[in-house]
Amino acid sequence: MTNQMHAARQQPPWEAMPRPSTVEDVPIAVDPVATLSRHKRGERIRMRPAAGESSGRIIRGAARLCIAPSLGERRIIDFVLPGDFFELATYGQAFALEAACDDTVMAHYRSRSRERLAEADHRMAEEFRELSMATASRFRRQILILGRVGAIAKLGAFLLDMETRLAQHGADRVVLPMSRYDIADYLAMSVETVSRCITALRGRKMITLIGRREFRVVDRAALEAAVSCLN
Amino acid sequence: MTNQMHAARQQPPWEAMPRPSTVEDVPIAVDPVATLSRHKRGERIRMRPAAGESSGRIIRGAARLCIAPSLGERRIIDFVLPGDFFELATYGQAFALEAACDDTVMAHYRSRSRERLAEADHRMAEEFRELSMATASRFRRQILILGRVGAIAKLGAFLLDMETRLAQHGADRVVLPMSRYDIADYLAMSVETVSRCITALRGRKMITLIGRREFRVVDRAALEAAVSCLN
DNA sequence: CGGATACTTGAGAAGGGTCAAACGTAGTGG
DNA sequence: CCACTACGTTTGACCCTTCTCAAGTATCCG
Repeated sequence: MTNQMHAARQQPPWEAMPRPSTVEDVPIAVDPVATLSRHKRGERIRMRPAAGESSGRIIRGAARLCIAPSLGERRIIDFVLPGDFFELATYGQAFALEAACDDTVMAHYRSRSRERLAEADHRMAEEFRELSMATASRFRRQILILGRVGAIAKLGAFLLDMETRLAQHGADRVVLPMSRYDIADYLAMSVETVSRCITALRGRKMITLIGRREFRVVDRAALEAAVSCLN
Repeated sequence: MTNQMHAARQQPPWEAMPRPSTVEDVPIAVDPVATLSRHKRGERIRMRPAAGESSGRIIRGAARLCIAPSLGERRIIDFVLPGDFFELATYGQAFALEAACDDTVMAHYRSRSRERLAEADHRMAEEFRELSMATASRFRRQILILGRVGAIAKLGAFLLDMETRLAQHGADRVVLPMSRYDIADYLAMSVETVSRCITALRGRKMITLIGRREFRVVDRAALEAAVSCLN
């Protein structure tokens, strides 16, 4: 369904983009429906409602949705991962979308084009409905994660969620696109606790780490038990 | 906009319902568009997708959205308050809607009627869009509440949210429709901490209590400061 | 009046935050 | 190429917040 939006393209357009080059914040026109933009870590991803662009989708990398930093507090309320849909209207203007890692690519869609597509093709309209649903589902899951008591339960739930959302076909290894600080902000806990919990999960042989950002779930039953556990 | 759905009715239909009587779980037909159901505290509110009913709205009282109690854990992931829209499809089947207090009334809408309405009247379609938005907004606010660190910040944010959502025209007193236990489940903290925090907020003269369930914000600036505080 | 439920308050224990330091890695400039 | 720096990550020590257990009070309902 991701591919349907770029139908009739053998090579995805973002693959053609130069990887190790300077970053252009200005979207590049590649399609009558979507424009792409590349961002490096920490860079703000701006939508251009003036240009009719009101929604988008992450193609590569990851984006974090932050509240505007008031009083020094920084809060991440959502991670937008490859394939996830992002609708500007779902959020107020008090939020900012930022690239969570280098080489993040986002496709921007024009609302008028979308509406025209939806009107012309009922299947398209249905897909857009499903995308909105998927966004709601993401919210729900985050509430379930945040609602857990105990740092290990929260982090375990987060890792399981990431595994589900970042799953590549067949591969059981997951590369986290965000830093420990981002995870800490997202889960409303301190970086140190995040680090300690990862160490604890590794010590209990529930996960293994490859490098710093890559992990693998080795004892799913135990991990799910730790997540469900109230303590 | 609530009234528009029951247009051309002087007396709201739920006012005509007998207040202190036995509870009937089976919805009562009162309108070609909506049927009403009354529930007492703790009772499950069932939608009837088989009858084409897939969405509803709380008219009086309050409902809590719980996850199915697995392994003894009970979790409330949302409160649906008067005026709030509830769409069955937004949630999986692992969730249950329950009345949070006695005399809770819900209006059930048939999806087919809704679609017909939306097709016939563009303004209606727009309103339904806004309702979906409002649901998303609810999720966002809950994430912001849950993401706060510190029990007082969480509870303060919750009370401010309740004040906004339950505000009657002009009245500054707010009657909480749910128990401390429900609040505790919702905020992922213990009942005792909820109670202590309310006492603390009262001691700091930020709120006053009338009875057990009714409160009033007397020092909004201080309360908002306590909510924003990271500690 | 008695029982059940909801709420409050207290004391002790544990979990997580804060402060601090060390380590690894990447990027920079000489 | 190698310091040098900046940043992300990990670990330790200590203390504060919150949970748990427990008891007491209040309120509602039979």
